[in-house]
Amino acid sequence: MAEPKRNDPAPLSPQPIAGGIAARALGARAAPYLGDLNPEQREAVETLDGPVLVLAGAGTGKTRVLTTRIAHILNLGRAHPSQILAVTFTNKAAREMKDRVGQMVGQIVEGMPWLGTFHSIGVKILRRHAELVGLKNNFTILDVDDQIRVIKQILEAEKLDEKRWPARVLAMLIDGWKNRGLTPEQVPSGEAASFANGKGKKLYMAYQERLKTLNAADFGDLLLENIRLFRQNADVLRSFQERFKFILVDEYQDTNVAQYLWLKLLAQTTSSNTVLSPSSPGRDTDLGPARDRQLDGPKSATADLGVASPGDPRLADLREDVDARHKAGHDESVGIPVMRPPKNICCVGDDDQSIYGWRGAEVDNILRYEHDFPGAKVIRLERNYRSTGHILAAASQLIAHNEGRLGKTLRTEDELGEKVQVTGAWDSEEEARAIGEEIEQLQREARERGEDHPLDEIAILVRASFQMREFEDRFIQLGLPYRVIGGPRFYERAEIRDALAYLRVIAQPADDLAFERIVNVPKRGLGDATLQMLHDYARKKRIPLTEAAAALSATDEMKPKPRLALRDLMAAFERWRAKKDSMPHTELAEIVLDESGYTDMWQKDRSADAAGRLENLKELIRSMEEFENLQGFLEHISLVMDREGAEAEQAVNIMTLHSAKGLEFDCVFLPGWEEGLFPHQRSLDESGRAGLEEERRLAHVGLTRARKLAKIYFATNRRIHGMWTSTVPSRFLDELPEAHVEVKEAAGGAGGFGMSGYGASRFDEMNSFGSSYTTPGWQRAQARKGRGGFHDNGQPRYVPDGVFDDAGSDDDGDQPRPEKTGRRGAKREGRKPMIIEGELVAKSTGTLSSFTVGERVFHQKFGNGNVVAVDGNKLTIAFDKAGEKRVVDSFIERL
DNA sequence: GATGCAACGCTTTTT
DNA sequence: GCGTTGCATC
Repeated sequence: MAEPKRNDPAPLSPQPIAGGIAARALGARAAPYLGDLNPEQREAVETLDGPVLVLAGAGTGKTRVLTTRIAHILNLGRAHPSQILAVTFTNKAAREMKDRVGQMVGQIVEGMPWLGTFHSIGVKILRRHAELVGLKNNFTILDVDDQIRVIKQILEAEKLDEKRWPARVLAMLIDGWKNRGLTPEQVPSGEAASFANGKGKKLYMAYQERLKTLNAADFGDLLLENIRLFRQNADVLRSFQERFKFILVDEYQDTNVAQYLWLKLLAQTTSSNTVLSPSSPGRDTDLGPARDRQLDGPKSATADLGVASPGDPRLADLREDVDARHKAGHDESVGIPVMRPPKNICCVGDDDQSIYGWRGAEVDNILRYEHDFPGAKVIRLERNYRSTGHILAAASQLIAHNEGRLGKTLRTEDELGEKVQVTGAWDSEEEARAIGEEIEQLQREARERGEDHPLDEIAILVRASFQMREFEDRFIQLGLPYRVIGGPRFYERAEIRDALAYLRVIAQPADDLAFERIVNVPKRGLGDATLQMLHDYARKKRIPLTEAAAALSATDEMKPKPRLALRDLMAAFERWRAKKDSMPHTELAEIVLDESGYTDMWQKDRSADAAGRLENLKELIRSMEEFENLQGFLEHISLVMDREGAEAEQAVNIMTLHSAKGLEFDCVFLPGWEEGLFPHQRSLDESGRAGLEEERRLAHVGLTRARKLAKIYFATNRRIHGMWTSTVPSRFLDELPEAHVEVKEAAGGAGGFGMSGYGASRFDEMNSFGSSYTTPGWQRAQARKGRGGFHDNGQPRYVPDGVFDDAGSDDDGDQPRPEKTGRRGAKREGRKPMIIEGELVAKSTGTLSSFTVGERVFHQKFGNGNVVAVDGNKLTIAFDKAGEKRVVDSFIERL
């Protein structure tokens, strides 16, 4: 595999090491790098043998431990660079690690071929042994678009109604299974039954077969096929186990089950003769039904059949499979009993920063580490070097509300600094305006000190990307430079994918998906009819589409027009392919884009973004220069493609909380702390308490990004799905410790504090203490809130009255925009009994409603009606006057 | 095969 | 309220 040549900066202080790192004898001079570490960090670096879990809280020097540990291993000569497996999740993290290790030990990192993302290492291993899992070593890696396209074809072949059984739903299911390390045979039947009347499993199987004929793997396969490879080929597994003397894992809390299994397999200790002989591939348990793991007893022997509980996808039998073999390896060894010490695996992570449960990450992996890797040493890093006291205290106490955590107490020796500020705004626009003003204020203050405020040190962290727009608008008005981080990724852009598809077809004529993508881009008059014909022909003859195209365009089976178009296209591809090896690949790319009419297409396009797209294409070609050939470039691209050229100019950073993980800023703004948005309603609905806890971790991540200033905002009104909706301050606000929080506009601050439970949020009551809030918006917000019109039941829901947005509310919500000055009488209604947190969560997790269809019911706002349909706890009701609406059952009374 | 209109849905995102 | 997507029409 062509290892992409990245422009890794040269080590800062290149110290040539004579004879390589290994030459440094064991117990070489006391390493200077150890001196910079605190005792816990040092322990984490120096505990080289056996399994280690480093619980590294936010800002405690996690990356430093990881990189120093690698340097230490190399320095002691305990392993060659090529014997260290170091995995990260993102390419960025991998690159950073490479750079930092490089700085510590010199160019030697060039020789660390196994430092990379789970996926890039997975590909590397898979390419070496592709034939063992039914692929050729030049297999293509499918992106999400390709994946959906393949699944659509499968569904079509099965004659399933795409309307009822959408391809993306199946894609999500399959992804989920792959995340959990499940091959088609291993999918619990109960679970697969939920799609297409029980065809789920069969479709998954068909999909996998199709991938094999396409010589392709999707992202999930990169790991899953590795696991299969290891399970079925003991010799291969053993060779890797022996190769990797040390395993290091970054962000362990984000690993999914597949990644866990992969690590566990590699971290098994091998003895010279294990039970894993090639003749007996460990199929013994592969077909077993999934078993629920009991909460405390992971190995409940009872073979309760059926569905693995969704909350706990780690399947006991898979685990036992591994464990059993591990044990067998010892038991069955002949001669001298081989009792090797456990593998040197070191996982670093923070359970309090696990925010990717929704894409398959298993917090459980980190919570159960000591069980999974017996004898593991757990080291806690609790000294925070990032945030000042108040911020850290606020973040710590917030996260303390979570139950499912290992528990850490972050400490700082830093000063208390500024309290965390909480500010209420009337609506999201005012929120943006207030933040804009604060930033300008920071700039002014800096100027008074005779400095420029580094805007790079300011970040606005939002829960959902739609929140960004408001800030962008505002900052454009103010002329405040900003950058949005994590927008649509470069490689996801249509023009980039199209261009890549051309190159893929050149490099690999059998790449049907790429061919399909561009066969009629730009328009060549080759539409669905032609494509269908090609498909039929290709399937009949079992050949790739390009071959089918070549064959068909030479006969007169096709109408003359498409025939000629197709013939031209095929000829062009032949021409390009012929040039492939005789000219630089960048030049070839230019020719291809030119001759295919692709650049032309965008040049003729007069839409606003056409120019940007052409620019992107140029950027693409520029980025190809880093690679030696087309092959190497495509390999890289299928795994990465970072957006290049982050501008050097100072600018405020706008991003989601998710993409802020791992970053830090002097000053962090956290807008949108409202029930429904943060914590996000959908998270609560879909994952209940676990969802709430993940949201809380997200809040914790947000706060701990700040070094010196953390400012939280909430708006009383927000536009959701185009409708103005009144909102309730986030329960997380109430969970913040008073002593470390300052309610910015409140006079004297503390007057109203002390109420707990967000039923009577202290933030609701703020205006009843004769406050002297300065912001008009704050006053308006409070007045408005008390009015009770928008949200008279006080339920912590997004939309009033439990109505789902599609039903439309007869509230003032349909005003184009809440009138800012014209408020109406502020008669404060006492809040109705509150739903406590636990109940809310329980209520929204789809418990079946006790109401039945046809029942006569009453709703506070809509009056009497009949239940038309029941969907979990959501009822569709035909109201006598108000018409049909969808409502949560807790708002309904029996008559 | 291109164009226009209705229907849907709408958190977070890496590889 | 907006953008995408699928289907029907010309």
